[in-house]
Amino acid sequence: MNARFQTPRGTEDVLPEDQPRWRLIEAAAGETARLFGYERIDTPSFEAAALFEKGTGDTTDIVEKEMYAFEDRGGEALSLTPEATPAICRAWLEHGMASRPQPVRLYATARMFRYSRPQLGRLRQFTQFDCEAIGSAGALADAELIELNWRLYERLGLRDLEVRLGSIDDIGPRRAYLERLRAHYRPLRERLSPDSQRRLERNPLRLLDSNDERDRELREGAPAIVDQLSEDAAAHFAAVREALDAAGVPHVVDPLLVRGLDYYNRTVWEIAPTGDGRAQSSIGAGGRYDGLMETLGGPPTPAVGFATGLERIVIEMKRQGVDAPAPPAPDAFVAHAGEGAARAAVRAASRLRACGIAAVTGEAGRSLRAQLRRANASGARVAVIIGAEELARGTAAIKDLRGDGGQEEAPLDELAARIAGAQAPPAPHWRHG
RNA sequence: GUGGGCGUAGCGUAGUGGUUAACGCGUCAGGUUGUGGCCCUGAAGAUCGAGGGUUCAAAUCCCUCCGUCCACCCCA
Repeated sequence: MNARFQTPRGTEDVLPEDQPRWRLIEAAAGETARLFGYERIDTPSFEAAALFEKGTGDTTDIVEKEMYAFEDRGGEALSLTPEATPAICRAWLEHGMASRPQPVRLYATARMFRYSRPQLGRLRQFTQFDCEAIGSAGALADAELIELNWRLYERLGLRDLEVRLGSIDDIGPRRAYLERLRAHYRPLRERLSPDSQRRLERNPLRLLDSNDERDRELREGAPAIVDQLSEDAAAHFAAVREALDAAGVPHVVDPLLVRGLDYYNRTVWEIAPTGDGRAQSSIGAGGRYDGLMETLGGPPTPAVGFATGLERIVIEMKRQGVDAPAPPAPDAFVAHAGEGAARAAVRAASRLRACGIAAVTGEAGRSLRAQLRRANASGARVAVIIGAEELARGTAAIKDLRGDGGQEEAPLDELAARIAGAQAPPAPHWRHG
């Protein structure tokens, strides 16, 4: 078994038994997006590496140590997409979407790639549903995205989730705040955890949500950013909360909420199961990023968006016992035995399918009994049996697998009509032009 | 990137130094000269994650690697 291939570390196969959940989530995501007026966009699986170095921020962990960056054979510096937002902004710029009605509302469902140590709900290749409203500075846009994110989970039947909301102000005021924060901690530096000593200069916001006992004690008296917002950011934050109340989306303000990406300003949020202590339990998160478009060389353009991980949604659905409907079983199972019967079976199955009846054929060479066992296990409504006798008469036996197993004989060219019985006539799937 | 737990047929498990590694589910076949479900019988399927070491003897003890899970870090 050692020589066998396996999925690369941090990747997974989505097997047929998990597909119904995935399809349900994708459909729910698309439908929720539609209800809010978001249009789908697909961007490539790789982009110029510099897009993320600039956009995501070259001091973030994502860029510093998690990017699948490589040079292609022509020497282009590329990277597999670690997150969707910069890619969608790039598309907005590249296709002149500034001249579309603003804001431009876009969504995408795509694979993302980050080289990190795998854990439950954290893979190296994972799938995100991502929504962005580009070109709107208003608080209503923030609330709209949060509501969209929330309604998706609601639609999927997820319960016991919580919207945690915060604001990290605009760049200028935040700098001033960070200085005040550093001023609080500098005298205590020696007593901080080693991680936090590093964070002090680099990313002081992180000091506040550290889980280390030592850091928690020293947090006493540290200023919280949501309490010291600039006038504009405070008004914006209040307006977001008001709009959420109007929409009926419950939320709690989390003064310690911090997002890791450089480009966020003002509103940030995450949605996670209530009381789940797992580190990577948040299933969706987003924020406003008014400075990103400029960073990427575009005109100043306010924007807000979020991403949610499909793998994490699947985990949460399983945890909560939320199932998805299985795809319907085939309608008919065509069993056959004897010389020439295989040919008739292929033809019969083919005709049934042309009438919209899902038909599966039995394995040639297997006993009728084996084939009927298969038929039963497949969940098919009826078995069509073609043996030497039927073949000679140009007929087939139709056996009811749901009831007591009664059967009737029908001419081969009447099979579809007999089997269709009460079921609705098939819709045409295609049409010649 | 740091620290720790775990890794036995497709899946779930038993076996913790000593004969051909066991059981359940699943798969395949038979019990009906052409008829499913339940039941019965049988078969296939595992170099016990990989490599190395200790030992007369290793699934079992040790080391390395791989994978996975957990806690950090970070994040969807």
